[in-house]
Amino acid sequence: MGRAPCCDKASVKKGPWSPEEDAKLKSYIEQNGTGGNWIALPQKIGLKRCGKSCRLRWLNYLRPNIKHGGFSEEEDKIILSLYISIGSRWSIIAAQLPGRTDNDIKNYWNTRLKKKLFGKQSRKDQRQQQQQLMRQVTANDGMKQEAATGDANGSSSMAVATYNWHHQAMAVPVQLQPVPGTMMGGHRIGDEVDESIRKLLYKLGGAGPFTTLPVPQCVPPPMYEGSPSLMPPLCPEDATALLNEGDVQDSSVLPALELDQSFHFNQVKLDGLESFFGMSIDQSMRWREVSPLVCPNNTVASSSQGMQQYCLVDDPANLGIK
DNA sequence: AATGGCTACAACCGCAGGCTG
DNA sequence: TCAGCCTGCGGTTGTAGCCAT
Repeated sequence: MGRAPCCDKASVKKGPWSPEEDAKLKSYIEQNGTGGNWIALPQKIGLKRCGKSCRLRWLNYLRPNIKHGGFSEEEDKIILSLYISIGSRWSIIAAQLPGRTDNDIKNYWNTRLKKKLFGKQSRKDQRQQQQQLMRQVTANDGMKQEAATGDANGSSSMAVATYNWHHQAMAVPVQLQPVPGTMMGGHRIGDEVDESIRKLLYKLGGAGPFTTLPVPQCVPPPMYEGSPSLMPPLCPEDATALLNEGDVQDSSVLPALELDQSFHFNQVKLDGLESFFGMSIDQSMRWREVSPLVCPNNTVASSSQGMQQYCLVDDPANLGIK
C-alpha cells in the first residue's frame, strides 16, 4: 500500500504563484494563522493549490521580514562556516541568518558560494570584481601605474589583487547567534525555545554536533608511479560496515570525514579546497591535518580511541551548542 | 537583431520522522 | 503497537531573464 498523496494532483494548480493567490494566502494567514493544518488551508480560502505548496510559498516568500538576494560577506562567512561544520543542514544555517530562508540559502550556496569555494566564479561575479578592481586601481594612481606596466614576471598588480575570497573568509572570526532552544551555560536561551531545533541539533551527533564520531582507520590506496590512485581507501571491514550504516552514510552528517576522503580521492574537490584556503595542500595530507586551517579554534581533535570530533569553525559556545 | 548558453531563483518532489487515533 | 496523516527538510527541476557571440 503506497503513501496517500498529500493532495489531488489533477485538481491543483502548479507553477508560479499569481499576485492574487499571494494576496489571498497572505491575508488569510495574517488574520487567522495557518490553523495548524496546511493541507486543509487551501480549501478554506479557495485556492487550487497543494497545502505543501502554500506552506512553501508562505515560508519562503510571503512571510514578513523575509530578505531576498543581496547576501553580505558576513552572511557568506556564516554560511560557509556552518556548511563546513554541519554540512547541508539548511534549516539550521537559516536559523543563524534572520530573514533568510533555508531555500534561499540552499539556492545561494548551489549557485554562488559553491562556485566561489571551488574556484569557479560566475561571469557576473567576475565582472563585478573587475569593475571593483578598476575602481580601486583608478582611485590609486600608483597602483594604476603598476597595473599598466606589470612586474618582472609579467604579472600586474591586477593579478596580484585577484579576489581572494577564502582569505577574507578566514580572516574575520564569525560571531554566530545562539540557536534558540539550545542549552548554554546550563540554562536555556530565552523562553521562546524552539524545541524542534534543539532536537535536531541533538540528532546531529547524539549529544550535539560537537560529539565524537568513529572514524574508520582507512589506509590510502597505493600510489602508482607517483600518481594519486582512483581506488577507494582500504578500510577495515567494521569501518566499511559503519560507513554503510544509514546514520553515517549521509555525507552531510560527516562533513569532516567526507572531506578527509575527498582529500585523497577527489582531485576536483582537492583543487577547490586548495584554491579556497589559498595554500598548497599536499596530496598526502589528511583532513585531520588540514582541518585546523579550517577550524582555527582547534575544534578538531583526535583521540586515542580513533574518534574524531566534528570540525566546527567557530567555538561551539558561540553557536549555542554544548 | 537573433539565438544559444548560462545563471539565479522559485517551486516541486520524495523521504523521514513525529503525532495521533 | 501500528497505520495513516501531516510537517519539515533537502535535493532536484523548470524557467525567466541576462549575456556573449
